[in-house]
Amino acid sequence: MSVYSKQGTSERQPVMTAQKPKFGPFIRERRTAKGYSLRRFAELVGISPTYLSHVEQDKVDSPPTADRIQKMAELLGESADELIAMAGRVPEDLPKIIQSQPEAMPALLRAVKGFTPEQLKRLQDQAAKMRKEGDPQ
Amino acid sequence: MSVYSKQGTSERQPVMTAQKPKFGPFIRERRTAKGYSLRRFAELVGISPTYLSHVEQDKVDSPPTADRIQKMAELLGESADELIAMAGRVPEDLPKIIQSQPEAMPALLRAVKGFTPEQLKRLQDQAAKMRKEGDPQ
DNA sequence: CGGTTATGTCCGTGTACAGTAAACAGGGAA
DNA sequence: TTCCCTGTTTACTGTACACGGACATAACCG
Repeated sequence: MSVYSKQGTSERQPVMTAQKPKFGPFIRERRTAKGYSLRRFAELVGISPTYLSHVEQDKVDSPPTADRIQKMAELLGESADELIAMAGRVPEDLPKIIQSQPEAMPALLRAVKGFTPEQLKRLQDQAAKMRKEGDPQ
Repeated sequence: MSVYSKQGTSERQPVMTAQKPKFGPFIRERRTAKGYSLRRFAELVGISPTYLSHVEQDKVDSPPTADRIQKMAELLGESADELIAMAGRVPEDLPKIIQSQPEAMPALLRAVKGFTPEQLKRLQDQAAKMRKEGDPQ
């Protein structure tokens, strides 16, 4: 580690082989349940069999990128957002949405930190209503 | 490019040297305005002078990570979220917030896509109110 | 004038991440 | 046995995000 790191680089996040309990084993379970062979599934997802094998064994430093996980989710009939979160990643469309309002979007997210799904749903409904009624001012 | 990429990897995002107009030049302008030398500023930020030089010239493939930009913002008296967005990144605390509710958070963000700062502010106020009043169910 | 110090820059190197390729071992079917 | 399909291991690749040393230039000081 370099001398430059003494400043602010402290919390690099733990570098676990897998972040929560198990993304890899879950994929393997769903894949086999669907009757896909490793090679076949890898081909459909657009990754190499080797890499898929590593991923399913949690032998990789970090899971695949969001777009690959998206593809997996579609093939397995699972929620893409769920799988992506399980892998410790963020859905690809969200960064653009956040960056479109660099101050207000982060502020909103911090304001809803810790909220329950029900609370979030109510806000989402509010948002839908605001959109439908046109921008009042 | 490998045979495996023919599937879904199409939109890899444009790979521009800098994403929008110019993050590097902006940093340089603010730094010199504050009277910091390149070496001094790099030291305070916790990066190498070399790297800072590259960054300010947009000579890097992609800008520094969010934590370094955060430090720069503090030293320059700029909004960290603003600078981070300008660099095409996402504030470090947001992924955790999103992943805490893998379905509801993305849904909320998509529901507010395209909203004005004013609209977002109203939702943020709603959120604050909900938090203060305790969870009504 | 010559030496020191401060400025920014160029070129090469290193490590982590996100994968690929080739070769391999084991189980069934013909 | 041979063939083929299963999954696995080892080694390699390219890009991102940095660091280090050497360098050119200009200013300052004696």
